[in-house]
Amino acid sequence: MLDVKYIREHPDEVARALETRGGAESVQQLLGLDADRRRRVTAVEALKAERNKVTAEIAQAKRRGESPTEEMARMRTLGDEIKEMDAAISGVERGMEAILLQLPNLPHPSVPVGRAEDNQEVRRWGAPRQFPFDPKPHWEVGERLGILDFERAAKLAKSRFTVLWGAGARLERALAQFMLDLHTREHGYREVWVPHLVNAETMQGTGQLPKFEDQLFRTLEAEGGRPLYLIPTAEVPVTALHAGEILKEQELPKRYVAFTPCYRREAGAAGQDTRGMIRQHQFDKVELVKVTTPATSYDELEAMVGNAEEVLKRLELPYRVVLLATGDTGFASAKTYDLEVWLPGQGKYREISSCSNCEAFQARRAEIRYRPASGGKAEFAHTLNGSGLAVGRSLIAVLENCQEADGSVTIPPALRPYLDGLERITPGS
RNA sequence: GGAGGGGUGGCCGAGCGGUUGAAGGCGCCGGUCUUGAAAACCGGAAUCCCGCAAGGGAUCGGGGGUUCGAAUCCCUCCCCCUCCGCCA
Repeated sequence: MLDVKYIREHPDEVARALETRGGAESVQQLLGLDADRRRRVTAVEALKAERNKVTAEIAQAKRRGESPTEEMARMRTLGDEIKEMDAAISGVERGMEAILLQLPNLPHPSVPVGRAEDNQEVRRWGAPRQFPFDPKPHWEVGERLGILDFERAAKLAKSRFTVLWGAGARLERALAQFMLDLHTREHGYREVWVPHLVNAETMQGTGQLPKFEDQLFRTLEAEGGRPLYLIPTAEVPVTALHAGEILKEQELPKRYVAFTPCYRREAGAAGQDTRGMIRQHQFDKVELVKVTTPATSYDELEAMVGNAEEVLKRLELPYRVVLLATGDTGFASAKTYDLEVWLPGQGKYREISSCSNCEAFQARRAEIRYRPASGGKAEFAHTLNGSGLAVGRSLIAVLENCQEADGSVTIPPALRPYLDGLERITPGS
């Protein structure tokens, strides 16, 4: 959520910044409501001041044993008037809120303006392996090994689900544990285990609601009409851990890592990545989340990208880092780097991580603040999140990059300790 | 699911119709003392909104109501705790 005060003071700048992000057209409407609201607030507060004054006088009079019935009657009508005006103000505020919740974050000045084709490649690591044979897509590799089973997954649920058998299931688990160990032991993150079902307020805090409800799985309504939603990423519950809290600057930055499944409707993705397990309704992810001060958040973003890159380096998987342009950057983010891993079966780089600095956008929605060490007033924190990494896509990357001519897959050495030293997946393993 | 108790400032906790934005404690900031620190003592500090300012308004889980006036009374919703039942 953006700061209304900031929009009021920099309307042109905000409208311009939102041009490639959407929502620029509602800035004027918002400012109109804002002006209306302030006019009404000023008026009603004058009446409230009057009521408070007279009420105190009535209290005095009562203490003297008098009964100022005239004043009391006057205050009764004044009270009704105030109630009406307050209701009108609430209406205006709801209108403002509705707009504010739909406005995306403002991009950082370093972000290229434009659409996806304006994304900038920042760096590459590792050279795609030269195959003496035609590398297969992961679904062929996996099905031949008997570790990926899309048919049975569709039988159990529907399309866009996968069953992992034997070494495939173990590989998924090994990848997750390898990543968790790396981030907790070497990168200074604290592991946290969180609910996979969260309420609407939590979803609103990180920006999933109200705008992206169609992307979420919602459970049947609980009593009182308060549904729970399956998390589309651990970013949601982990960022919200400190919702409504005032942290001490001394305890920042908070660095958390969580391993959770992620559930996504993938509405609107019909026809995209229908084969294989690139785009699933359910996938595992190791997620990194940071809560920092504004002064350090961009250093922390660079560090987080480096932490995610380290996973790929140790797995010896070639990748590139891409700085997303304004139009491709997510709703809540001010600046996002994607990590794209090389998939030889598809002959292209595919997203395997996305690291974002949301600045105060989520903190404002979820009321995550910190008290400066100097003891001043509480400020909104900055929140960051990044995949470190998407586990399912990591498994895909291993299958495609490490496949051999005979159909087996060589396990990257960094992963072998997590698989009892297993070096190779062969059919039937 | 049944019965009961409770949600107050950064935290703990008093208040149960009118000088209460809210006692007290802890923690925090500044000072005195000290070579330094601790202790002790003194002082300071809630958040948001409107306003150029002076100043004003709102906020005691959320919403609604009663009243001239609500943290205090009533209704409703949410959440937490205790005991019982059920259960991985």
